Amino acid sequence: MVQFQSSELAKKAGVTVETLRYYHKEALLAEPQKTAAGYRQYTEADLQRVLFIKRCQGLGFTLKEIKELLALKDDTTHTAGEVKTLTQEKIAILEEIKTTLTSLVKNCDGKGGVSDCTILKALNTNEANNH
Amino acid sequence: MVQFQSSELAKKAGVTVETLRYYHKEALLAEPQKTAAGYRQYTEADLQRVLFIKRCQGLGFTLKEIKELLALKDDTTHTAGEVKTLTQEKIAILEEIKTTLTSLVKNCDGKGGVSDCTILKALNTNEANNH
DNA sequence: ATTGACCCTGTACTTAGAAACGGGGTTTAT
DNA sequence: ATAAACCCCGTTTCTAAGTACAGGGTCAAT
Repeated sequence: MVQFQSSELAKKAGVTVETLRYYHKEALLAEPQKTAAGYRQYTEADLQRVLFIKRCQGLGFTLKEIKELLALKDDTTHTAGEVKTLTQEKIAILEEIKTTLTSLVKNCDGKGGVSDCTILKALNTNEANNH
Repeated sequence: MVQFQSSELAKKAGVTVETLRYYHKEALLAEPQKTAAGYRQYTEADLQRVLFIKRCQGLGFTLKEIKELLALKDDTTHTAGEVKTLTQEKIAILEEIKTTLTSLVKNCDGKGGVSDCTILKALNTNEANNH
């Protein structure tokens, strides 16, 4: 089995060694086997897990949410439906915000000074409160 | 002119007095006039400004971005186009993430255990990396 | 056998956005 | 004239997600 030490895994995953330690502390990543000297020996599975975390982060999930996703993933008694639901909840939030911003932009021709800006005008009243 | 003291403005704006102090410190909100005893005397304009900040926050802008928006708003030499651009940039980010999540959800029937979950499978490969 | 590049642990510091605390002044009502 | 309920300021604490030490062990090469 291929094994890497901390800095190697960190480099492959695009994080720092400190971040790995942080993930261990937060129980997002289990401590791997250690050598007699106490050096961590990471496996390909660890690398995949860190990459998974990073991908989810890139999609706007917080570490807390990622921990939930990982918990579902790790416990095979859970279902694909639960994962889908979590993801859909995330989408719904994004959707709502995007819709509001888009409608603000649509009504704005971008012409004139800031005092003509319909986006700012809308944000000044409570028209932006439909969420 | 109608004036309120801290706790009154805070209540109307749905924030705490501590938050107002924080906004002063961060220069999002100018210090208002003070009474001889040093009590802050807020005006309707201050209330509107805090509400503006809160609305923007609700739409996913960070305080730093809101500071930019307020700076545009406060300086009439700026244009409506600049505000529109900032808003569109924000939308573009949301859009990208939403598209990725949506495509993950679309390919998932939500059936079966987590090992059948196509969302998790996609997050495990780099298919979620098109952003 | 020593130097340089790693590794370990534990603790402290950082940014964002507040919330809370400590110690003290003020205003209002009784 | 005193108690409740405000206000002030400065400092500390909190969560999130790390980053940066400090102080020390290890491994590989020279």
